[in-house]
Amino acid sequence: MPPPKKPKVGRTSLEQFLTEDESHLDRRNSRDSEGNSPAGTIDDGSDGEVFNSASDSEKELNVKSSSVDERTTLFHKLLLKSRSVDEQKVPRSPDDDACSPTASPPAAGENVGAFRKYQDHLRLQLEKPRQIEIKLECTSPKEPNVAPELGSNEDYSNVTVKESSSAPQQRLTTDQGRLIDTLVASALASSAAQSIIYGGRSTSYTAAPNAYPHGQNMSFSTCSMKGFENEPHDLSKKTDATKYLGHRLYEGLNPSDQSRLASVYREWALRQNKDNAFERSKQYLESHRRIVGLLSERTDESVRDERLADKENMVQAVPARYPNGIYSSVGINRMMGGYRYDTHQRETMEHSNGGKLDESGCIISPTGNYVPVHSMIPSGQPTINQSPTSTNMEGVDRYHPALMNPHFLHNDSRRMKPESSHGAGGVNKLCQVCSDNASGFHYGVWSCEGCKAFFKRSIQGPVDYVCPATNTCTIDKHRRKSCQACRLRKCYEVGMNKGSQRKERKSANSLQNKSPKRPRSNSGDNTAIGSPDSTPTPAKNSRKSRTTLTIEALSKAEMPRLESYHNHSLPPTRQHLLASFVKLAEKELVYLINWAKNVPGYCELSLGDQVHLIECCWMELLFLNIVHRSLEHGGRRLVIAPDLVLERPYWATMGMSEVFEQLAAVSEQLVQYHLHNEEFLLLQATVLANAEVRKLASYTKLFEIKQSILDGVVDIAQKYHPDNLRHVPSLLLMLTHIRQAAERAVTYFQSLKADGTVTFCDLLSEMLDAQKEEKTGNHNLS
DNA sequence: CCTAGGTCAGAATTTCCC
DNA sequence: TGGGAAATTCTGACCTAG
Repeated sequence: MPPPKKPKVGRTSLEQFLTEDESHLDRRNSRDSEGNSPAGTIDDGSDGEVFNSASDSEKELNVKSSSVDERTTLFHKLLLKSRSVDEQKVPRSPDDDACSPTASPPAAGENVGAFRKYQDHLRLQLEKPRQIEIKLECTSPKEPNVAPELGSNEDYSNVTVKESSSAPQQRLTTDQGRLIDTLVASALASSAAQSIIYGGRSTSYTAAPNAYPHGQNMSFSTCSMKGFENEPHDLSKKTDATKYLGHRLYEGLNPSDQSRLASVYREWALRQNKDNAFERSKQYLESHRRIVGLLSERTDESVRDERLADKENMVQAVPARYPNGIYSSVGINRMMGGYRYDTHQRETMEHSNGGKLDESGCIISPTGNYVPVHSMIPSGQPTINQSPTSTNMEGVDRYHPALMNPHFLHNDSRRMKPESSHGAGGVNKLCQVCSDNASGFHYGVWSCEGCKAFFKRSIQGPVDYVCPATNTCTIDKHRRKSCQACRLRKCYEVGMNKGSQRKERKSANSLQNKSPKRPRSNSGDNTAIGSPDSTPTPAKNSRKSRTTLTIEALSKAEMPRLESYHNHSLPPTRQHLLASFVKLAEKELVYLINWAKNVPGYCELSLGDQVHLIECCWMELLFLNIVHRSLEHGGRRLVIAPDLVLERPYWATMGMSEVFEQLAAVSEQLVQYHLHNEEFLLLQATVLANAEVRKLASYTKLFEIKQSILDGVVDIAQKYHPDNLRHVPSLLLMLTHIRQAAERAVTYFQSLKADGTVTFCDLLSEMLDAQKEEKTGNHNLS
C-alpha cells in the first residue's frame, strides 16, 4: 500500500488545465466559426469511437466527440489528463463536495465547478483499471485476407484490444493502430540493426508487446534473432504476430525511408561492431559518429537551427538504459489509456509547448525514450499528406512527440509545475540545461528544479553514467531523462558547478550588465591594466582585444574537475588504478572535445581536421590538465582527480613511472615559472592548435589560430612577467615534455588494450586506434 | 528574498519467481 | 520464454534553513 498522499498545496494542475483549456476553447470556437480547421487533422467521423465497449456515458462522450462537439472533446481531454490525479490531492471547495458528479457536459461559459462535476462523472466511469493486450487475429502470414495491411490507410479491424477482466473486446481506432505501428516500427528498426550487426543477415523483427497491470503500459522489446522470412511463424502467438506486424510495417515504408532507416542503422552497426577494428572505426568517424558527433553538437545558436533541420531527416537510434545494450527497448506507457488524437489536442499541445511544435519529430515516451517517427510513417496515407522527409510540419502532427507527452496523456499533478509559481524571481528564464522553465539560479546557472536536483544527486555521490549512444544525446525538456550521462555533461557544459553560490550569481549579473560596454572601449580590458605599453596603437589594440576574447572564450569552456570515483577500499593494484584512470580519461575526453569547440576558430576548421587534431593531442591535453591540477603539490604527487591523488610509489604500480615522473617534473617547473591561469588556458589551446605540423585541409585557418594563440601567450606573458623575456619559450619548452609523456602513455595504453588488461570505451579505443594508424602511416591526410 | 540541500510520493526500471 | 509482482532506483515538486 502506498503511503497516504499529501494534499497538494496551491493552484492545482487541474486548475491550470482548466484555465488553459477554457482560453483554448475560446480560441477554438472563434476559429471554427470561420469554418477553418487545422491542417493535417483527421476526419473525426470515420472512426471516432475510442472503445466500443465503453460505458454509456463514455459512448455518449464519444458520439459527441465525433460530432465535433467542442466542449465534450475538451472534457474528454481533461479526463484523460487528470485521470490519475488522486482526488485527495485536489483541494476542493465545500461547494464542490456537496455536489454529485454530473453526467451531462456543461454549457460553454459555465464555471470551473461545472467542469469538475462532469469530469468527476467521467472519472468514475473510467476509473476501473484496464488491462489491455494486443491480439492479432491473423493465423498465417500467407493469408493476406486476414492479415492487417499495416502501413496502409486501413482501419484496424483485425487488430483488437481486449480487457483482461470481464469487459468485452474492444476495437482499436485507426489512430491507435497507427501509434502501435510506430512503436513496432521502432522496435523493428532496432531489430534490423541487430541483424546488420550480426553479419548482415536478412532482417528479423521481433517486438514483444507486454501488457502491464493497469492496462496503460505497453512496451516493445527486441529479443530474437529469428529471421522472419526464413522461419515459419504462428501468428496466433503474440510474439510472432507482432513480428509479422513489424515486418509488414517495414515493407510499408516507402523505399527512401527504408533506405534511410537502413543507412542509419548500418552506421550504428558499424559503431557497435567490435570485430572490424580500424576500417570500420574510420568509416564511422567519417560518417559523423562519436567524436564527430561530439564535435558536431554545437551549442552555438547560429548552428542550432541547422542541426535541427538535419534532425528532420534523421532516424535516431532509441537510447535506452537496458542491460542488453544494443537492444533498444521502447517503453510507451499509458498509450492505451484511452488516448485519442484530434484537432483540439493538437492545438493544446502546441499551446502548452509555447506555440511551437517540437522539431525533433520523435515520439517521446514518459520514460524519456524517443522513437523515430518521421521515417516510420507509412507513405500514402491520405491523412498525412506529405513525404516524411518534408520539413512541412503539417504531417508531423499525428505522431508528434507532443502527443506522447506524459504530461498530456497522464496528468501527474506533481509534474505540472505552475508557470507562475517559480518563474525565477518573476523573470521568465529557461533552464540552460533542458530549456524547461527555470526555477532559479542553481549551481551557477539558471536551471529548472529537475536539473537542479539531478545535478545535486550527481555531485553528491558516485555516479557512473554511461551514454548508451554517442554522447551526443539531445537534452531538452522531454528528453532530459533519456540519458543521464549526456544530461550531466550538459550540466557541466552550461557551467554548473558545486562551488557556485549566490555571490557568483551576483558577479555573473554584474558582468552581464557591464558586458555591453565592453566593446566600446579598451579601458575595461584587463590586459591593458599595468601593461608597459601605455600608448597602444590601433593594431595592438585589436590584438589585445582579440587576446581578451580568446581568454574569455577559453575561460568559459574551462573543463570541470571530474571525480574519478575510485574505490579506495580496493587494494591499489595496477589493474584497479588503471581502471579508474582510464574511466576518468574516458569522461574527460568527452569534455575535452566540447572544450575544443570553444577554442576560437577551431570550429571553422574542416571536420576532418578537427577530428585529426583531437586525435593527435587528446592525451597531451589530459596530461596538461593533470599537471595543472598538481601544481600545488610541486611535483611530489599527481592529482589525477580530486579524489585520486597519486603518490610517487603508485606511479610505478600503474606501470607509468616514467610518464608520471615527466609530468611531475613539468608541474614542478611550472610552479617555478609562476604559471598564471590565463597562461594555462592558452597553453591548452596551443597544444590543440599545434597538434599537427603537416598541412591539413584547413591549413591557413589553423595557421591563423596558432598565430592568434601565440600572440595571446606573448600578451599575457607581458602582462604577468614583463621582465622575463624567457618566460614564453620556457613555457613552450614544457609542452615538448608533455608531448613525449603523452606519446609514451599512448603506446602503453595501446599495449594495455591489446592484452586486454583494461577495458576501454569505444571512444577511447578509437582514439588509440587512430594514433596507432597514424604511427604506421596509414592515415591519409587529405 | 533567494538558493542549497533535504524529503518523499510517484514513476520508471530491474529483478525475481512461477 | 512470458508475465506478474516485488524490489530498487530515479525524478522532480515541495519544503526548510541559512
